[in-house]
Amino acid sequence: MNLSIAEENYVKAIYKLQEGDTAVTTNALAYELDTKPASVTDMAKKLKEKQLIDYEKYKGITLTAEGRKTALQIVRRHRLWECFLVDKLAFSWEEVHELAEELEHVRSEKLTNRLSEYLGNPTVDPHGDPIPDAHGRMAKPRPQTSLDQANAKRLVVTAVTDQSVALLAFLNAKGIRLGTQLEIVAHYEYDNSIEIKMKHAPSLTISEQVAKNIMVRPV
Amino acid sequence: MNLSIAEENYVKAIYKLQEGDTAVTTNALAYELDTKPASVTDMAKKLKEKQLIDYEKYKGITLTAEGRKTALQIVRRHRLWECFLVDKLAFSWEEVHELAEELEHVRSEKLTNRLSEYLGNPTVDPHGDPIPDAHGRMAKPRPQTSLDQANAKRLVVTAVTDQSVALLAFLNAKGIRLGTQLEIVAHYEYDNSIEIKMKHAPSLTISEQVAKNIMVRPV
DNA sequence: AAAATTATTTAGACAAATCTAAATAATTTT
DNA sequence: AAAATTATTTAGATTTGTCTAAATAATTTT
Ligand SMILES: [Mn+2]
Ligand SMILES: [Mn+2]
Ligand SMILES: [Mn+2]
Ligand SMILES: [Mn+2]
Repeated sequence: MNLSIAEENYVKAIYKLQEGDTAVTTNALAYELDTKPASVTDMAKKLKEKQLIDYEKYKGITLTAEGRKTALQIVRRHRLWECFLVDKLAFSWEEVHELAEELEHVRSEKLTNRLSEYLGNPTVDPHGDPIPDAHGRMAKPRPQTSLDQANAKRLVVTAVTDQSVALLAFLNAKGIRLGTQLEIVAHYEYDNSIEIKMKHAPSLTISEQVAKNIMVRPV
Repeated sequence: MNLSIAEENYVKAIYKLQEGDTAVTTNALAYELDTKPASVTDMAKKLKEKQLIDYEKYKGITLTAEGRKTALQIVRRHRLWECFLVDKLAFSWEEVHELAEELEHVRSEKLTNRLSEYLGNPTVDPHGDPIPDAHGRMAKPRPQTSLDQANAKRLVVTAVTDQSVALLAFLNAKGIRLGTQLEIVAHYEYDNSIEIKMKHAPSLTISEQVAKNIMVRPV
């Protein structure tokens, strides 16, 4: 199956939006891909033809087993390139998504596997997302909660769910990265902001919106 | 100037075919890009519009200063990725061209420059071709001749001009690579074949066709 | 200098990926 | 259960990059 870059981007986006087995809607996919619903309908017909998705008019889209396999390969390449850029070329975590968005389309299993090996077969990318292995299997992520819901006091940052440049840059500015250890000092009921304390730094207060997008686990 | 992948491939091919200031013909370019002359004519109009080439009907194609600059950037990316694949991911020199053909289209100066730095700012690629620097300047290659025209006896291999998988695989099989030192043992006038001797190996005889595509310089 | 050949361009078509505007289906509100 | 709203699809265009077949220009042969 030889897919175009556009087709690969659709398959990946469907994978991302398809939580469990809920069908992905035309509008949601159009929004995710920054395109128009009419374009999504056109592409849905093509991807159905190629047996990568199940699709019936007005019923939404789900990946077939084949489509899921394809999506996992693309996600694997994307996340490995992100690791490469951060670990080897010293890019910052907010810079790599855009570049990986292009690098992920170089389809070569040999390249992908060599890259993985070169990086030490990493299991998570710079944003804490798991990397599928060559067979599409992902390590089950260790249990984690968003910082606003954490009840343990001493925590370690394991992932970031909103990966916008804006949030990542904010976290950089505050010295918060993957692996950062912190303690919850206080919850403020007024706006659900949270005061946290990291080693060797004064405590700081972050908004609920930020806290919701930081995943943590008890240390 | 935002170029498509197709446009980049054209610009690079024109650069490759344009020796000195001879205009590139429609047919030659079509052959190089494995497409049809009619398609080349269409694209020539577009690239002229974008001021990357000079082009008049029936008069052939030459790059403008802007076009040459663009071409050098693409060549730089291509050759740096080839170095990466060989030096870091242990690919063989005959495998990398095809992959670099895709990787070269990821346009990011920051990525390109970081990659170059990471590789130790190499000045030649795995085939002995010079790599333009960030300003498009290439180290003037040290004087070299093809093996069939060499007169010195003790030589070192500096580049390969035909970079087909077939020739590169042949050279692998015979243990000939960049930096290999060899002596010319004999020229056979019958078919212009050449007998060479490398250290720690019995001498071997190579055809004129092979010799023509190996560049050497006195050791 | 004609005639023949080769090179190049033009005309018209097609597939991929997208769009807008209009039509239709599904869902929600009243 | 109508009416109103929202979601989705269809119809018809557009752009990019390509093609084939026919026309024209340039070059070579006779
Ligand atoms: Mn992408
Ligand atoms: Mn990521
Ligand atoms: Mn290319
Ligand atoms: Mn090369």
